[in-house]
Amino acid sequence: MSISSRFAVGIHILSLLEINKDGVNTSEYIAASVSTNPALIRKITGMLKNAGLVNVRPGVAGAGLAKELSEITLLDVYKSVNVVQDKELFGVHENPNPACPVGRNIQNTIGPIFSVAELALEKALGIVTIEDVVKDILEKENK
Amino acid sequence: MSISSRFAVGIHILSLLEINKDGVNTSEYIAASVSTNPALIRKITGMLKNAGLVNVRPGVAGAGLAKELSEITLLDVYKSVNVVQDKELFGVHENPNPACPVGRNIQNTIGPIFSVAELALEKALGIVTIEDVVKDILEKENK
DNA sequence: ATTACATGTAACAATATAGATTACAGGATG
DNA sequence: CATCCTGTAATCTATATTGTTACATGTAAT
Repeated sequence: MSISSRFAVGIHILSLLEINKDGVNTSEYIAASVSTNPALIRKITGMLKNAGLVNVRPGVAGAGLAKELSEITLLDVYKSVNVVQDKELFGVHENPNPACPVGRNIQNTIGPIFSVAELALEKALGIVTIEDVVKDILEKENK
Repeated sequence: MSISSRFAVGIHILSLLEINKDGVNTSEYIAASVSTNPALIRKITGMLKNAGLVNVRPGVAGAGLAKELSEITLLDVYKSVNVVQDKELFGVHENPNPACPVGRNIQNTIGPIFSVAELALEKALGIVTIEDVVKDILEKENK
């Protein structure tokens, strides 16, 4: 099991919008960089738009960033592309036996624990911005 | 997307082995508490056994804990049940375009970032033990 | 030894989700 | 109005999870 690559693709898209900001970033162009099809790019770009991260309009070729590079964290992207429903990173079995002391309490016991772990993950993602990603890419390019 | 409930079921099993340590914990009995079928329980119990967390023998009814309660962390369980391959919590798109500055660097750039986030998650799981879980269950019972 | 019962494991179906692909309606611009 | 692009839905394939059944293997008691 892995978290959907929509998250990684979202980061890819935003980085590309910055690095190719002087070009026209059509879904076809982006798809060629990601190595997928334009429809998927339009879908993900739409999610990023709903989150206020990119500007893109029906009928008009090209997308662009809607916020400063340094103001977009990976957590923003993560939340945008709906790879994990809120508080549902960890799956929990349904209908444990209410006649058993463990069965009737397990969900309420592990729920908060899972939340803490999930928040730790999100905190780590919240520290990194697209600016960091772009800088790292450009740094790797100049070697 | 959610991480397989095998993880939650594994925690359930270990907690039950402790709380019902004076009984005979057959796969059928455990399955009734979890509300699933015995075959799945035997599969997960087998994983926990491979990780050295439980004792269980072919032909002999009942399983038991192989380590002290306080020495089993949720991270141990998490690793045992193979819900996430190592370093693969986050899926990354394959074959990005090597002719594009972003495409040829994105994997190496986000890989380490994803690792940090994954380690943050694992660290949070490593802090909690089955003893903590059992105590919480019993505490909830006594209310 | 034979019987009874439990575990280990494989096979199969059912379900859910991701991703690829195709198609087309709707919007924008020259 | 002709063209191009985005938005979106439908379909298909592949994969993973979970449920279910079946059976070989192992253990212990009679």
